[in-house]
Amino acid sequence: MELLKIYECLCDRTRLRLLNLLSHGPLCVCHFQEILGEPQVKISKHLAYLRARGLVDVERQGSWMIYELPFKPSRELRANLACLQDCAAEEAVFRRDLARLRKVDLACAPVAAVRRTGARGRCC
Amino acid sequence: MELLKIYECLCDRTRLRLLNLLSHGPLCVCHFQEILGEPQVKISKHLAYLRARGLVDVERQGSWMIYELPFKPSRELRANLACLQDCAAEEAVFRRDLARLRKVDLACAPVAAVRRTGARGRCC
DNA sequence: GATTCATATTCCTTTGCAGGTATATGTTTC
DNA sequence: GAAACATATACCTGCAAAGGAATATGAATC
Repeated sequence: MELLKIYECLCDRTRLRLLNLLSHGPLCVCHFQEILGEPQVKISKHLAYLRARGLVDVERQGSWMIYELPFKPSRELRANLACLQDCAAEEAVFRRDLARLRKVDLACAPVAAVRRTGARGRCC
Repeated sequence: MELLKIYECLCDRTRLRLLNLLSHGPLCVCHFQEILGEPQVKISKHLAYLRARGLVDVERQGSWMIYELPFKPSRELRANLACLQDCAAEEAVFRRDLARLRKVDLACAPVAAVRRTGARGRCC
């Protein structure tokens, strides 16, 4: 994966927040909405942007779309995501997002479980 | 330093090349021109961009402007520059630039020496 | 099968560069 | 101090991409 493409994905605040969250596991769109507090279109378009460039994968689960980091990320991507995670720990926005992530994970069935069991219901 | 600002600086190929070179020591503008083979305006404007955001420092030495990485980079900047250097080693453009850098360093008096001794003359 | 839910896509407007040309500024040299 | 050199700035054009509103798609539910 070309290095420049990675940085192009990282140079937007919303996308940084999305990737920061995804570093902790797969998530569906409504979770992102809930956590970021941003309109659905915005989230959806940035996820499409990331997807088009191979930074995230998607899998449909019923009517939910579950996004996650690639299973086998390239060396460059891995290095940069590690770097991001390291640096994000120092900035309030990202820490707040992670705090909200924990709450959501308690409220909703974690995506991983949904996948395994196929359990559904309303999301957020 | 805000993480997003760093990535905004990294999301352009020319700036990546400049920073890659600067990771190996200070350089003046004409060296960048020589190595990148890009017009002076382009180089100069990208250096100004980086400077305005604190990614590089400048020092005038006679009629030359010597650019270098900040003496005390922030934690985030340090991490990302390390990551860049690591990843850049895998991509041809960056390796070619470094090869040319070595030649320029032999041909011109290295910038560091110029600074110490004040030795001058024509540059490139 | 109509409705609701979850998400994506289209269309539009605005904005931030990127790149080029021309010109300005500051420095050295003769 | 005029000319040559090194670099920066102003101005213009084009384009990608961000954000919002409206709409489309596709799945689940009743």
